[in-house]
Amino acid sequence: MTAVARRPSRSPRRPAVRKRPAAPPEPGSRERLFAAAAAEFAARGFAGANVDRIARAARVNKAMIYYHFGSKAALYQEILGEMLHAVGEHVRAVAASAAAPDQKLRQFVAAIADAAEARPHFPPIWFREIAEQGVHLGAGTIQEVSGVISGLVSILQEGNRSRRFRKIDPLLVHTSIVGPLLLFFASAGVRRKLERAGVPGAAQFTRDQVVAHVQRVTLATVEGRM
Amino acid sequence: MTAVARRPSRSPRRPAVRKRPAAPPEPGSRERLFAAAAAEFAARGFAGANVDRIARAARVNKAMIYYHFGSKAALYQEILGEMLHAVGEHVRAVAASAAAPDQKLRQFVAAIADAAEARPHFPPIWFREIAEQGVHLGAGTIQEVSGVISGLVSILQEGNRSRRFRKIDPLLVHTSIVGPLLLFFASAGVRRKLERAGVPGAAQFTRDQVVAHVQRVTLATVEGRM
DNA sequence: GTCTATAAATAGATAGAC
DNA sequence: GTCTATCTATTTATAGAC
Repeated sequence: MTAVARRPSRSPRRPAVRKRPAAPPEPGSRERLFAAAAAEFAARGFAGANVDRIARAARVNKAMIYYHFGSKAALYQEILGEMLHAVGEHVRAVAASAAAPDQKLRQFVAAIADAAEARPHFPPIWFREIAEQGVHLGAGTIQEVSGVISGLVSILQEGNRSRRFRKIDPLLVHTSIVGPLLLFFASAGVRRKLERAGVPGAAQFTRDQVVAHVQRVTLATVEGRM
Repeated sequence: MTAVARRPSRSPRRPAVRKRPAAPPEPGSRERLFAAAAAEFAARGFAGANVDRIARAARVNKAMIYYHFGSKAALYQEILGEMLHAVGEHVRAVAASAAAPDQKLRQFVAAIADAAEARPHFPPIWFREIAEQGVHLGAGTIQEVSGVISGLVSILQEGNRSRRFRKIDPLLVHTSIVGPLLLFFASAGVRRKLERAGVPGAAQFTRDQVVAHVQRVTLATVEGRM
C-alpha cells in the first residue's frame, strides 16, 4: 500500500511499436477491467466488490486482474488515484487560466461538476472513501486531494489581493461547494426512491440547477454579499 | 427486507414488570450490540462489517446477534432506521414549533448538525447508503427521509406565505444544507490526513463555523439576498 | 496474455447444550 | 439469555498449462 499510479497506465509489458498510433484506443483487457471495477466499487464499495463479478462484467478472465493490477486493493487504489488526479487536472487548469477570480471560482465549481459527470463513479467512491476515513488513500492520492484544495486557495487569495474577495476560510468554501455537488451526483438512486415515495421533483432535479446555485452562493459568500 | 423498527426496541420477550422504572438504562447485550454494530458499519460499511468483530467489541457472544436481530442485514437496517427516525424527530419538532420561519430554518440546520453529532456514525453510514443507492432502505426508512424533506418544505412554504422567503426548490435548499454538513461530519478522518499532508487548518475546522456558515447562506438564499 | 483448477482463508449462520 | 462448535458458502489469490 504505497504510491499509487495516476492514470490507467499501460499493461506491464507494452509492445515496442504501436500498430496504428492514431487508432481509436480500443479498450484492451486492462481498460475493460478498469472500467468494470470502477462501476463495481461505486455500487458496492471496496469490501462489497467481487473480483469475479468485475471480471465477468469486463468479459475478461479473473486471473487477468492479478496479472494487470496485482490485487483487488491495488486495482481499487489505481481507480481512486486516477479519479482524483483527473479532478486535480481540471482544477489546476482553472487556477492557472487568465480569467478573473470570480470567473475562476465559477469555473472551479463547474470543474468539479464536470469531473463528477465524466466519471459517474467518482462521487459514490469518494463518499465511501470519506466514510472509510481515507484508509485506502496512499500518499500520492492525498497529494492530489491537497492539490485540489491548493487550487481553490490560490483562487481565493488572488481575489483577496485584488480586493474582490473578503478573507474567508478556504475549507469552508470547499465544503460548501463539494458537499452539495457530490451529494447531488451520488444521490440519483436515493432520489429516485424518494420520488416514488411521494417526494415530488426528487428525481428531476437537474445538474444545471445545482451548479448554478452553488456558483451563485459561492460568489455571494466570498464577495461578502451576505 | 420489509419494514424496519424505528428505535433500538426492547428484546424479543420483555419482562412483564420493570424492576426499577427510574433506573439508568444500563445497556444489556442488545444495546451493546447495537452500539458496536453502528461503529462497525460506519467504519467498514455493510459488506465490510464483520459480525465476529461486532460481537467482540460489544463483549457479547456472536450468536446473540442472531438471537436479537435475526441477521446482519436486519441489524443494519434497524440501525439505519433508528438514525433516520431520530433526525426526523428533531426536524418535526422544529417544524412544529412557534418560531418565525427564519428561526425555524436556522433550527433546521442546527437539528441536522445536532443529530449528526449525537450519532457520530450517522454521517458515514448515510454517505455509504447513498453511494449504495439506498439498497438497504426499506419503505419505513424511506418515509423517515421523506419526512425530513417534508419538514423543510413546510418551513419554506410558511416563509413564502408570509412573504419573507422567495419561491425556491426545496430540494436545492436541502442539498445545500445537508451536503456540507454531512461532508464536514463524515470527513474528520480524511481531514486529519490532509492536515498531515500539509493542508493547514484541515483538522481544526469546527462544527460551529460550518453550522453558522450554512445557516447564513441558507437564509440569504431563501430571503433572495443574492 | 489468457485460461483452468484449486488452494486457503474468511465469514454468515445455526444446532443444541446449559 | 448465553455459549461452543461447526457447517457451508463465498471469495481472494495463485500455480501452472497453453
